[in-house]
Order: sequence, then structure tokens, then C-alpha cells
Amino acid sequence: MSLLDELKWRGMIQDIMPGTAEQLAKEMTAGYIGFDPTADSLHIGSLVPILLLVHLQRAGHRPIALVGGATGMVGDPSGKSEERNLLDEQTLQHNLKGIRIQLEKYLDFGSSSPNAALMVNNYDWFREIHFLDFIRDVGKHITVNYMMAKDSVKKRLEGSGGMSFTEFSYQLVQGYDFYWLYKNRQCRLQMGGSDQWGNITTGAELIRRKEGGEAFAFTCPLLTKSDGGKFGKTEKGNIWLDPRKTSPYQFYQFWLNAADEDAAKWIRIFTFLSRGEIEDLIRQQEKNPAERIIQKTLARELTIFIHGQAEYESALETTAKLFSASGSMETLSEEDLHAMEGIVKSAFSRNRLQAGVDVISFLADTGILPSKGEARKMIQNGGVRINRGKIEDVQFQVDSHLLLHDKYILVQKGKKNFYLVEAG
RNA sequence: GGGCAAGUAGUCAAGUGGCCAACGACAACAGACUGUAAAUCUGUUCUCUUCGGAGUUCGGUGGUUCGAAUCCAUCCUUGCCCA
Repeated sequence: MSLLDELKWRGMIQDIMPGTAEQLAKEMTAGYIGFDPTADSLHIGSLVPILLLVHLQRAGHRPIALVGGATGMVGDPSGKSEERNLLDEQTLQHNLKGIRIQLEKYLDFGSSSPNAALMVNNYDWFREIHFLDFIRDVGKHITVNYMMAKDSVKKRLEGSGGMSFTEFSYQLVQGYDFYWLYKNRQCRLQMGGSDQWGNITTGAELIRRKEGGEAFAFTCPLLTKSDGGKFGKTEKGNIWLDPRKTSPYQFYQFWLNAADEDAAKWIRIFTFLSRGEIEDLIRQQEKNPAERIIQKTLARELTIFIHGQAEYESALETTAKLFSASGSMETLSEEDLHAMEGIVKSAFSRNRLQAGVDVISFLADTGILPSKGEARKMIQNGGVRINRGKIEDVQFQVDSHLLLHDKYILVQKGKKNFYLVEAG
């Protein structure tokens, strides 16, 4: 199966330029994707582009990961209804470094293989370019009419927020990236999210007009959730790839909690399982949806891919212990509790516990809930459990006899948010 | 520089002198039901609280008034039109 056919049945192709398939069949092709340095870690929204590069490399082509040191200074207006804040250079450098380290984990940059991945920073070439040169050599080839016809621009012109010249120019800047890579790295292909289509075609247009060259592109659909929510966001914010920002346990839980409909879609996109294996899983899911076989497989594959086997196993173990219906608190050993990586831990004074303290102060002081008022409301709503027992009374006293192994108290806020309080 | 319009909670958006911590929608969180789903129903969502209340809000500042999101002045920001 060709790369494009493979990506197609996985549901990873939205738009594609004619001739792309022929180009990929003809020779080893270098293809690039740009990553936005708006944070010092990639989050799961960037996972699809990463996987596109991985697929590209597996099919024997050369992936190029571009980090946007220059474009990050301008700000991509695509999908944004308002003008963006610009990043200062120091933050930018910090973010670039973090992203670089992560990308190195998923792509093979070993220089020995003929299709080793490349990493480039577009600031390296933009640093040298002067404004006048740019508007003469690049701006001359693209008409304003062409630029205004882009969706990302049109929407902003129709909206009430306006658009600065800076953001308007963005597509030219990104377009130039493609041109530069075409000229200097023999890059013939650009990929990205479908929101990038406008920027990508500007690049291809530039290559055509300036060099008479041919460039290709395809985009993948932007992920949505079946309930219309934003993909990759939870109540705790983004799901990051960096284990210091999102623990492997939380990462595992995110995928495990996918809606059935989403899980079936996502498992094709995010795992490398074969078509047969996936269809098999879907059949099993239909037979017994409560088993959530797809979610479990999805969570397993991804946690291993991002964090490794060991982290997956400990996330799975923590999950089993926290959620197993039969497991009473007594079955949790001290080691079990201690090893629960990823659930939030906080400390509480042992002396105060011995004296006894009301739940409300306890919840507020451990930071599990932000204030006493909220702690009270949450208890009245029935949303707090201590050592698995629901707290019904706001007067409830917390004291040292609740300590498990004379050391820990397990607090639940809602069904899925666990906190381990350690007496110290 | 001139004319017009707008700025209200996470977002959208009502409110045009007291009944306003501010209708509603969305979103989010929690509960029930379930499969750690979805859908549905219920509660909560400015901050703090000893649950009695208290404090700070409607772009900023100043004013009128017993009383201002609401009236006036001024400044800031944004959009549209003209130069």
C-alpha cells in the first residue's frame, strides 16, 4: 500500500495537490511540516503532524521538521479571530529548544540512513533577509488579491477584530520557508493541518512563480471531538507530551476517556496498527462496548509511543488500583500508594491531623480546592471522597485515624481526580 | 485630521437611574444514570465566608445623584466611512 493510500484510510488526508502521489512514487521526496514555538513543549495537537512525518519516514522519504523561530515572531492568523501576542526572543529560544528535544525522540535523525530526518529553524535564513529585499524578491511575485482571497485573511477582514499588516504578511513568510527548503534542501512537499492549506499553497505558488518549479502538498483534517469540544483540552488544560507537564498517568487517562466515536477515529490516526487489527478491534468494541477495548488499545499504544513501556505499565497499574471496583483501601499497599506516579500529591502537617481538622480547611489548605467556599460547595454537591468514602457532612473531621499506612490520605474530587495527601 | 459605531463575567450576549453580582445561550465543574462513555435530568460557575453575610465588578479616570453598567466630561482601545 502506498503512503498516500495508507494515510487515506487512516483518515489523515483532507486536501491534496494533484501530482503528489506521482511525485512520491517517483523518488525519495523530502517533505516538511512547521511547528509553532508557542510553548516549550509540544502537546497532543502536534501529534498528528509528528505522525505524518513518521509515516513519511517509514515510507522511505525524508522528513523535515521546521521549527518556526521566525514565523513564531510574526504569528499565524489561521484559525485565530484576534491578533496574537508576539513572543519575545528569549521565550522563543527556550521554546525552540524544548520542541527540538521532543522531536528528536520520535524521528530518526541518524545521519547514516539515506532518508534521515532534518531539523531546521526558519530564523536561520530569515535573520539574513532585509525588509526591502524581501518585498522586492518575494512580495513581487504574489499579488495582494491572491493573499486576500485566503480564508484566514477573508475571515478577519469580515470580522470585527481587524488584522495587522504583520499577520497579513504571515503567509508570505511561511511561503518563503517552503521556497527556501525547495531551493536549499530539495524539499518538494509540505504537509500540515488543513488550517494551513492557505499558507501552503502560497508557498507552492511562490516556487512556481519564482523558479518555475513544482511543489506538492497535502493536509490532514483538524481533529474535533464528537461533542464539539476542542481536541486535546481537558479541565486541566492542554495535554502535553512533556511528562513534567502532563504525567504519563494523565496522558493515559486522556485517551482512555475518549468517546467511542472518537476512539474509533483516533486509533487509526494515532497508532501504527494495521487495518486488519483495527477493524478487529472495532468489531470487538461493537460486541461489548463496556469493555472499551479501543480506548484501552489507543491509550496503550500512545503512552508507549510517547513515554515508553515502563511508564505505560505504571500508568496502567495506577489506573487499575484507583478504579478497580472491588479494591478497598486496605488492599492498597504502601508501595502501591507511593508508586502512584501522576496523581497529584500534596503534604499536610501531621500535627494538625493528630489534633483533627475540619474537611473544609483540609481541602482548602492542601490546595485540592481553591477556597473554603468552593470546598463547601463541592461537598454539598457530593463531589468529595476521602479514602473512597463519600463525604456528606461539611462538619466532617479529618484526623490521623484516616491515614493509610500511617502516612497517606487518598482524596477524590469528582470521580476521576485523585489526590494523595502525605502527612509530614 | 473629520464623521459614525462599539467596548458588560471563560466566550457570545441582554440590561439604558434603584427590584443588579447583573436575563439568556454556550462552555466548564460536580451529582444521578452508565462503561472512568455518549445522550438525558439536577446543582454550581466574580472573590472571600464563621453560610448569617462581607467585599470588588460592567474599557480607564473624574463628575452629577440619596442611589450609576445605565446620565455627563475626558482619556484609551477597536471597527467602518471620508481626508
